[in-house]
Amino acid sequence: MEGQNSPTTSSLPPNNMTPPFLFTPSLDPEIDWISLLSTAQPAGFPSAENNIKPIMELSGSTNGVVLDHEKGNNNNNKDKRKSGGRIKKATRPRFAFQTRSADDILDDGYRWRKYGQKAVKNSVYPRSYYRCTHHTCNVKKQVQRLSKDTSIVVTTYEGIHNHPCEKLMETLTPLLKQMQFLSRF
DNA sequence: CGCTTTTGACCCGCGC
DNA sequence: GCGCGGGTCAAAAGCG
Repeated sequence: MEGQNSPTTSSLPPNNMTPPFLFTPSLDPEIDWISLLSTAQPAGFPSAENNIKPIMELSGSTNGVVLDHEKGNNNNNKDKRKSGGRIKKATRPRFAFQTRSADDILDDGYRWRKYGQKAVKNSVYPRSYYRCTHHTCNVKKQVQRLSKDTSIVVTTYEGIHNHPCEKLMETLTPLLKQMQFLSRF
């Protein structure tokens, strides 16, 4: 699937992505664009909608700590596979939340490439592993459907996007321009 | 034709 | 040390 399958279910509203720290239980038609467009923000944002709710903050870290020792960095290992450069105790920000959707993948505006799928214990559904396709961005996420409640999908984001969301920018640019224009009066 | 998904193998941490 | 469970790699297949 290239990118994102838009949720075909009519019950699913468009994801208005709000960083977890801005999460408000009530609906907020006013989106914090500044936070949204900032390049340093958590990878995943729970929507303020009912059917997307954060379940836990798995771990946090002082941002700015770039931890990319997994790709081409330590190739000097005698390891034959790159997985030797596994992240040890890297404290990357992780955030998990549940979505009630028929689709496993929700369109969060970023492009993801699937790189693995594993059957997990205590669940009849496999867990899928995705990675952000942006070159300099190694944000990952895993998606798993609950075997208990098959209508719920647990999405775990790991890392911070170091680039703006193209899709978002595409959508927002004309809006922002118009806002700028209007604010002059 | 380039990018994504699939899928089995590989790797590693952890508990016993 | 061994086995299990989970995370990742990478070749091949799939798709627009």
